[in-house]
Amino acid sequence: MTITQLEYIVAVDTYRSFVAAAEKCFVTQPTLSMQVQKLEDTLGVKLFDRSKQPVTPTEIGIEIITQARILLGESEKIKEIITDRQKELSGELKVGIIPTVAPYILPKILHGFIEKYPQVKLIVSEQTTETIIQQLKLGMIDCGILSTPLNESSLTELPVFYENFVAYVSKNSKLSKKKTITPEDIDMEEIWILNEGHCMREQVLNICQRRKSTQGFKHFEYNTGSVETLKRMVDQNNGATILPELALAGLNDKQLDKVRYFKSPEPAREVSIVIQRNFLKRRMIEALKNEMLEFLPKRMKSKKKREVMDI
Amino acid sequence: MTITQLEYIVAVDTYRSFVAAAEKCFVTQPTLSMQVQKLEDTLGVKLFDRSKQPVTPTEIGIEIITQARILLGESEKIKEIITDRQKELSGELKVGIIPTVAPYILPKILHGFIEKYPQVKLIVSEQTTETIIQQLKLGMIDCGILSTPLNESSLTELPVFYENFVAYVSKNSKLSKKKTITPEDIDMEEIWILNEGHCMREQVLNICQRRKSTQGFKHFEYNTGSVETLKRMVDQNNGATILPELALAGLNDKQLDKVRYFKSPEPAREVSIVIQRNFLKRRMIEALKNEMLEFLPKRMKSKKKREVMDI
DNA sequence: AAGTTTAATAGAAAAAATCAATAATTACTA
DNA sequence: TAGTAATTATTGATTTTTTCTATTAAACTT
Repeated sequence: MTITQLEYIVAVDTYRSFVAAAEKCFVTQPTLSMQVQKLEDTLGVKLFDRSKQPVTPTEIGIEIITQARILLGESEKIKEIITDRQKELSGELKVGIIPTVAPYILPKILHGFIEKYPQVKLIVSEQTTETIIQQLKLGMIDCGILSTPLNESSLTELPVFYENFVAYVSKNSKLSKKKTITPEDIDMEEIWILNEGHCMREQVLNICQRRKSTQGFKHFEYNTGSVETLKRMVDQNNGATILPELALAGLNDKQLDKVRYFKSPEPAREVSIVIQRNFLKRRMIEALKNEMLEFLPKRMKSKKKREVMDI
Repeated sequence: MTITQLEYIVAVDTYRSFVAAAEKCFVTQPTLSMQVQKLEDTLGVKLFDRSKQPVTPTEIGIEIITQARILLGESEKIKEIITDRQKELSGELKVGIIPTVAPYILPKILHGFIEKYPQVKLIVSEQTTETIIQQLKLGMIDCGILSTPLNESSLTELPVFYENFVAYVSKNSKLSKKKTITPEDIDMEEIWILNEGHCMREQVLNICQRRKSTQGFKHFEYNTGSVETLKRMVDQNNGATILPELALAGLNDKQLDKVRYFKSPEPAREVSIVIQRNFLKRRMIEALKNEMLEFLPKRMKSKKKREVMDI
């Protein structure tokens, strides 16, 4: 007994004709006839009296067709569950994301996401942590992707991944001599750092424990909002900087030589999707989170063996 | 989406293991895995999270599996309809049948009937019309097969077929000269007739309009209860008799030469299944009737162009 | 009684389900 | 943390099932 066979007998009952029923089912008449016969065989009863025109269901046929209609109704409900779900997955999703995360994760998942959920319109804006929090509270965006913990009681954090910090050092730097480093090895004098307003600036300062430069003074200051710029400063000048590990993707061999990992427990940041406590668009945000997780390597999904930096 | 696929996902949900589920469904694990995947493809959603052990249904998977269980329940009900019906088709069916019908119809359908309904025990007894009516009223038998109409208000008649009477005449008889005959042609003197108590005797007398023999007298009387004996009397002696047409089946060519049909409207008898007004065992009796109809030629199912004889 | 409509049947082709063998993951354990 | 065991996915061959076209058989209509 198959659902198709039940559809066929319901059609025959409805149209009282094998030819008409076959047409409505988009199959040929022999196909439908054989399937009806097969069902009659498996059930062991005649469902239709074909001896006169129009064909009529037998007494037991009426009972079974009635039940078949019920079953087909239940099968429709399964499809409804899917379409209902898809409705929840349509509309706009406004996302605020911090600039130190955005370039390393969004481009990777954007294509897959819009492919998977064509009914969702993603509206992404790069903002600082502070702005994102404000907009979340005002309901101007649906979720934020940023570094946590925030200690904001009105917001809920859904941790997505843990990303280690690494040092990126020029050949001239003392750090270059070591295989693995500790925060104590860092000379604040030579470190390129993001400008104010970026939470990652605070995290990096935390790593370095806000130590004063041991000797001399910084000969110049350069303020940037972009991690990529920090990297280029090291590449084209001297000194060192701290990068999130996802920024290493796409480095060439020469650049990878400049990477120095911290000794365990490595300093790291927690990246979360942050939402209002009474949040809507659960499904869409869930989908976004899953899409991110799918792209990330497994090791980044656990807090273990790291020291998560405060903001 | 097939019922089998739904069975598979319910099994996986129940056992939380593809291997165990496959075993319970009596298929191999790859078979089950592929069908689950196919269902996931057609629905366009992941139903199970296989990334950890034991496998767990996804959020939407839970909804769909719940609905699948409902659907499978409805599919069980279809089978129940059949088994319920079969219960109604089991037990004893006591049938009373008149001797002038019994030998020509019962042997033909008996084999097919017990084949088709192995749970039914048919208990048949040959009786005269009078006895059958009595036993029906007393509930000692479930139905009677006899010639109608009876004019018994407490009984219901379900006409099954109409059987013409034909003349069976020896070479010596005047009737033998004619191709078709009329009742007026019959000479009561030479007619062999059933003895008292058989309704067919009355019907044959009605055909002959109880005419007195025109001349001479009967030199001997022979009383029999069997139509077959009447036939042999004609074969081995002289004279003529009246037979029901089903008695012609199995005659050889020489015997068929002795058959003379009446001019239209041919005299006929109505044979019915007779039951009590508030009758039980509907299904079994219905089945018996259908079995009889299946064996009978189409022309015997209609009253047309006949004159139904009273009893 | 001839022509039309309708369902059944036969045979071939396409599609699908199943299995055995094996690969890839994930979990467990020393 | 490496190695083993258990579990699910994949592959390719085989069998089963479904579907189609062409035709036959039966019932209905005129």
